[in-house]
Amino acid sequence: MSQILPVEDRDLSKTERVYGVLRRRIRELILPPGAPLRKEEIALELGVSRAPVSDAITRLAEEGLVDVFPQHGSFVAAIRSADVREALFIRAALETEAMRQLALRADAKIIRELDDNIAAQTKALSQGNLEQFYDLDEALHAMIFGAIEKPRSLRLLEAARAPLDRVRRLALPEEGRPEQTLTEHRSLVDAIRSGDSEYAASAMRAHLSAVGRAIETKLPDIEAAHG
Amino acid sequence: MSQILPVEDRDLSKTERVYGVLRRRIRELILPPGAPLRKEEIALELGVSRAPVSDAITRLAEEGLVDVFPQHGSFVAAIRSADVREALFIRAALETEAMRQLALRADAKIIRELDDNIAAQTKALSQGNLEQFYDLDEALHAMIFGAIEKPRSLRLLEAARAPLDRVRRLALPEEGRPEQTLTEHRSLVDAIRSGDSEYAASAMRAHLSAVGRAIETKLPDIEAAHG
DNA sequence: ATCCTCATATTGACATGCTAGTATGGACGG
DNA sequence: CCGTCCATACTAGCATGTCAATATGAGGAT
Repeated sequence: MSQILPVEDRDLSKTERVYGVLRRRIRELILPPGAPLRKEEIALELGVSRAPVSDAITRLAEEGLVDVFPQHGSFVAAIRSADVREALFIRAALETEAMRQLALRADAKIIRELDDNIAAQTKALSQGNLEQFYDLDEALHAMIFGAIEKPRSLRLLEAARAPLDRVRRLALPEEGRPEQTLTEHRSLVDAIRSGDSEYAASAMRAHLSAVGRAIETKLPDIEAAHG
Repeated sequence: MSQILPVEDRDLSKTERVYGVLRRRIRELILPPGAPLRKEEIALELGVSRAPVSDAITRLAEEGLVDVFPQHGSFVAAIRSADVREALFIRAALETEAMRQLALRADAKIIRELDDNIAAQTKALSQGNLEQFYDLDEALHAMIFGAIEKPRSLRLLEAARAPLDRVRRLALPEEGRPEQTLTEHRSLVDAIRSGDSEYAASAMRAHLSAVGRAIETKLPDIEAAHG
């Protein structure tokens, strides 16, 4: 078969490729909550056998993005309030602790990269490019974990972000929320620069509390929409 | 084949059964760091095919307990300082945040269960039953996540504990460390009882800092032992 | 109309065969 | 004696076949 693949996917295993494709579709709601995942169909579409599709779905199930009912079917997980809140809990736990460590060891190089990211966020937002803004948002948070060399934690963070992304995409952002987010991001970098770990941790806590409040306003609608 | 299985494993999938067996052997160092995991052999021993063994090993690899070298073999992961420190980082992040929440909502029933656990720890330690003491230790930490209803976080915690367990088992406990641990556990429960979330978080931070110091004294030996 | 019964279709879990990539050790050249 | 090359053995990843469990819907009984 040996189909042509995008360069970035060249040396990925088929399982990882399938995982990436499905995960993106779920996060972006192309596959909405409740949608059935037919292995045979997915395998055919992506040009692989059922085995890597099963492996990918197992992994998504472990992350909570897919519900598997043995001998019945696999479905995109519903957006449950409890799951969303726990995802935010995990984010808060990991990211405040990360800030605590980063503030104590941030060097000039890292600070510069963070500042560059903030500049790019500012530009993206002024141009009204929300998709790029959110990508930079994710990159900023990832840079924090890169700086303190906690790759496994970064992976857990990414898993925790997925449920939150789905909520964000289900409702339009509140008026002025992206601007407020940018302000909070600036505060995060300033807090890292200060070298005060308590202050850095509280800046992240404040940021995620704001994220939590924004999400809580959306949850009732979502719950109502599909039980 | 239909072999007789322990009751507790009755309704588990074969993958989960294999996962549990391998995980326990790795944590308890029955399978030491570097040991090869021969799928065929394991499959034969446990009376299953290679498929569930492969799935179980994939899962262990995601937790960092196994290193997989494609087309070469799968081996019990070496105990790397960076991994151990990150595991403790994750524990600190999740458990301090959990304490923060639990202090705000702990009711009498939960407090009673925690007190019962402490009593059992005291008894186990006075009898010199260290294995039971460590089981109760793990149960205490698990109860915290049960109380705040964060099942996914509990799972992450359990994954984070495994590398730390391996370190603990590789070296005898320092003189008096178990007694000190019990004292810290008492402080944790007292902190929860106080209802002060900052105090509760700092009690957990203090406990895990002590765990960290105990582990750091052992790491050099371990590093030296097997690169 | 409502509740069973049961044939059917569909699925996940598992078994097993195949392919291609990698380390290893021995033969060979220096 | 030492380094290089290559045949070999072994592996993970993948493909595919099988099976048992479940939902579904038609048909019959109450």
